[in-house]
Amino acid sequence: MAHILLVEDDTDIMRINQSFLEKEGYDVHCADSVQQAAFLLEECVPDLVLLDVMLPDGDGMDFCKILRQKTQAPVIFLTARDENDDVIKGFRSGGDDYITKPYDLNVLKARIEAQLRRNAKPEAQHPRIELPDLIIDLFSGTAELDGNECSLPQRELQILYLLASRLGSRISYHEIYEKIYGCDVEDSKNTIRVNMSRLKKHLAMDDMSTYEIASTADGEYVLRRVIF
Amino acid sequence: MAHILLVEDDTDIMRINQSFLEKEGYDVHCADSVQQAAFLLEECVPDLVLLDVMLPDGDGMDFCKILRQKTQAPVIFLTARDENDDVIKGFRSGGDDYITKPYDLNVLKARIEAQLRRNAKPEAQHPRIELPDLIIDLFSGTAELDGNECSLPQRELQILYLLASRLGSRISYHEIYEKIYGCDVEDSKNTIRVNMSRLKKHLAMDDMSTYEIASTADGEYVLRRVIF
DNA sequence: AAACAGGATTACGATTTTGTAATCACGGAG
DNA sequence: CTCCGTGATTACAAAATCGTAATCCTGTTT
Repeated sequence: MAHILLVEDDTDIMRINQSFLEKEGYDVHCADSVQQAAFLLEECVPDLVLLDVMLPDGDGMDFCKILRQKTQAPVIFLTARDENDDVIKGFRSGGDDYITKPYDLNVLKARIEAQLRRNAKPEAQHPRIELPDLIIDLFSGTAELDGNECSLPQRELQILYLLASRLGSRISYHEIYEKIYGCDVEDSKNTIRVNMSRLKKHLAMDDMSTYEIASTADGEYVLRRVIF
Repeated sequence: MAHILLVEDDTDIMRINQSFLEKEGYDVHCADSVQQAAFLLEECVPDLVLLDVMLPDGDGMDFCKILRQKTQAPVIFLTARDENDDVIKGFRSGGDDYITKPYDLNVLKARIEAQLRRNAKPEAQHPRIELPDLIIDLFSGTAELDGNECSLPQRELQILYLLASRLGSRISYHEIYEKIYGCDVEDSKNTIRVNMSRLKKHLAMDDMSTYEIASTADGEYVLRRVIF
């Protein structure tokens, strides 16, 4: 369940909010000062922060800036001050919403849900190259050729990645080696050749495949889409 | 040096172009028909194609479409037909430039250079996560923390990548396992724990680091930026 | 034909990777 | 203080990775 960090120095308000939010199923951690809030931040990483602006030992907006260094969790300011300048200052300091007291608990709930929803991580898509019938995924270390997925060792994956990022253009083993090992060396040729061979075997790349790796006379390779 | 595929059925024009381009340092391959051009395409991958429109056994524009399946190399049409409709048709079929005969050889050269220049691959930047003092490179399989680069084994890199892509948010070992192995399993907890430990050791992550991996009571992990 | 050259593949073994299991560390309960 | 539970670390061994070197293959030259 979502963790909420509630920073509020008025004991009554804190109690009311805490019990309401816990009833709603949230995991609530309370602090009544900037210092205590900073301490709790070390204990538990919140998914959202409810932050009173005026606190005994400091300004909530200053705390907001500190907090932003640690987490991107949305911050909702709760305060009695409704001057436009205050609101603007709140957003400037990194806040995501601003609620003025007194407020309805169900409105609070709705705003919390909205923030959590909007902040929901867009399923981080892995970096990959997608060509027709060939997908290369650097995160999982796999390649899928003509529907057959297989996991590749690092070197082979690197080579395939380089070839695919230059589909239809030549690339020298010299350059491949440089890109993978950072520097060139005496017999890079053999090393690349061997791994190239392993790659083809792993991918089960044969005459039936929609891609082929061709090599030119002067030590260059090309990944090509085969047309029949 | 750049390879140019020259497709031209007029022998004289072909000769002139070929010798001129070779003098300019290009590696020129000639074909006098669609069929021969298709054959040469199997032999050598060009960096650029000079294509006559009217050929004895077919239309250059049709060949252009076939060619596009194999390579993204720029295509320059060479033709005596200067009707607007022809020009448009040329570009529609995937051409990158259109030169009408007769033309000046130096103009041809300039246009070739322009195409090759524009087609120059923007140095493909590797997929990476860059945070202040922490860089994760999936291609090279390395991570750099506070200036110290080290190569990480796949599992550790995957974990770090997931943590970093959610900097400051909790992620359960359960979810990490799912993301890496595709499915969850009985004792995913131990496996993740061990690799997490190895990761910290590899990164030399200690009290001095600007990042820390914290673990909560209920099997969740967080990558956090440490503020002093 | 034989010799040769150079790319492709295979063989080999040192090293690395990695899941499992054992051990350690430590805070809380009894 | 001891026992226990849980998380962190370490130990271990099976398996995978990967560079080097040997071998195979194929087309060309002598």
